[in-house]
Amino acid sequence: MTDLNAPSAPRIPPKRADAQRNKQMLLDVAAALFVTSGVEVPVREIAARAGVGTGTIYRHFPTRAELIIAVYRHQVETCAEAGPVLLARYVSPYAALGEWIQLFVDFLATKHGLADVMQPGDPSFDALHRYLIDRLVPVCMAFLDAAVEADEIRPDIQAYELMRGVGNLCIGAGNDAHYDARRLVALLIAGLRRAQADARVDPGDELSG
Amino acid sequence: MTDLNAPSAPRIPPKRADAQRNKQMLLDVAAALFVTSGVEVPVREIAARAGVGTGTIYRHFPTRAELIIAVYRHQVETCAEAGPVLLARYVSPYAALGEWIQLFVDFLATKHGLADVMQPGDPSFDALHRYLIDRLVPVCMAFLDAAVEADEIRPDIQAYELMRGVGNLCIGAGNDAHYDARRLVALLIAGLRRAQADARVDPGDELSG
DNA sequence: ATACATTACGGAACACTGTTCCGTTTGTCA
DNA sequence: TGACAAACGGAACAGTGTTCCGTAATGTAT
Repeated sequence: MTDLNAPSAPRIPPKRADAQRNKQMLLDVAAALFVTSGVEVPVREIAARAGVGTGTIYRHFPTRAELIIAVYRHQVETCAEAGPVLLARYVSPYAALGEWIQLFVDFLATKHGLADVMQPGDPSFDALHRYLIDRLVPVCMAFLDAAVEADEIRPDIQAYELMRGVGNLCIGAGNDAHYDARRLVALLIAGLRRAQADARVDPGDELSG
Repeated sequence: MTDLNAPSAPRIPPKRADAQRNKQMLLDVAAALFVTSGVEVPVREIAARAGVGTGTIYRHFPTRAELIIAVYRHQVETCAEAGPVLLARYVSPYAALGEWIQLFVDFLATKHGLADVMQPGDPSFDALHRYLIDRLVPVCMAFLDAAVEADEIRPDIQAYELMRGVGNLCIGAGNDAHYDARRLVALLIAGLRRAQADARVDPGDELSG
């Protein structure tokens, strides 16, 4: 035990004291501002509240997305780790999936604007999108596989697609008293059930007259 | 019949010829650019391609949202008018709703970035959000009321909420080959069905051990 | 046809983003 | 204490949407 740092990470320089202090300060200030002003709060404002220059923020977090990841990493990990636990606890994988998705929605919907930037396309936020997808899609896939195996849900839905859909439904939650992301996500999950008629029906069977 | 213009609108000045020409040119250029570059294409680029200055574009369309509305108004009207027709044609209001929602999704998902901007909150795009909501929510409500009346769907979903949910699911469609907005919307609509178990189940009934 | 008032135009300028760059300051270690 | 690498601050850059105003085009009255 000669190395008190990470056992295997190639972290050569232990960093300067002021740098560590500033990084932690930025994380704390960003977390607070994300709550009050959303994740789209200007970088300048985070820097100002932390009492540092804009250069400092970009030295520690090369892009806004990486700051967001750092702030929420712990909660995302918690959510991901809850997956196997829930799956083991329930008889019904479908019920377990519903429970887990609720955890995810509770996380996303309370982070103003986080869902908005969780989409691919914007190169600046690709790191954030990839992190969330890479971490959570495998967890979701375990639920889906088990539920399909148990013949509880239709087999034609991909974990990635479902996570993107749930993420999209969380966009704007909190800005709009008449929009309840949780209820819509519950609807989406309900639509997964097997033996559920498709929304689109052949008009030949249904037309009147 | 002394007035060849709009019969009741208070349109006092018939406008100058160059102004009319520029307005039409801007609509055409914007429609083309929205297809190739999405509705988030810079205002400067629309102006440049139309051969006008940025001032001109803002004189005709005080905000980007109003230009977008003008470009798509005809398609939105068509979609809205299709509602009552479909509702009358089908025996099942639920089947009619599914058909109509598909029309809406086909419209939204093929307009790069339009769904992204259909949310409330951004004051610059509030006009666009309100236009779509005001025009389409009443149509949707007719479907829902009829389907509830026919006991086909659960009664606890609002037309506004459903439209927002469908709109959200269309965000990013087209940027991502692995994301199919139509399939997810179909899932959401399937979740509307009555007698459908809620996604969330009381753990007391389901826990193993 | 010409003069002229009005309407509309063009693009520079403003305010606000995220991000980069570099001269200056600070912490660490000999 | 001195030297030097590490880290800092904030000006500067690039790209948005939007506003402003001097200039040009247009329609009309003469």
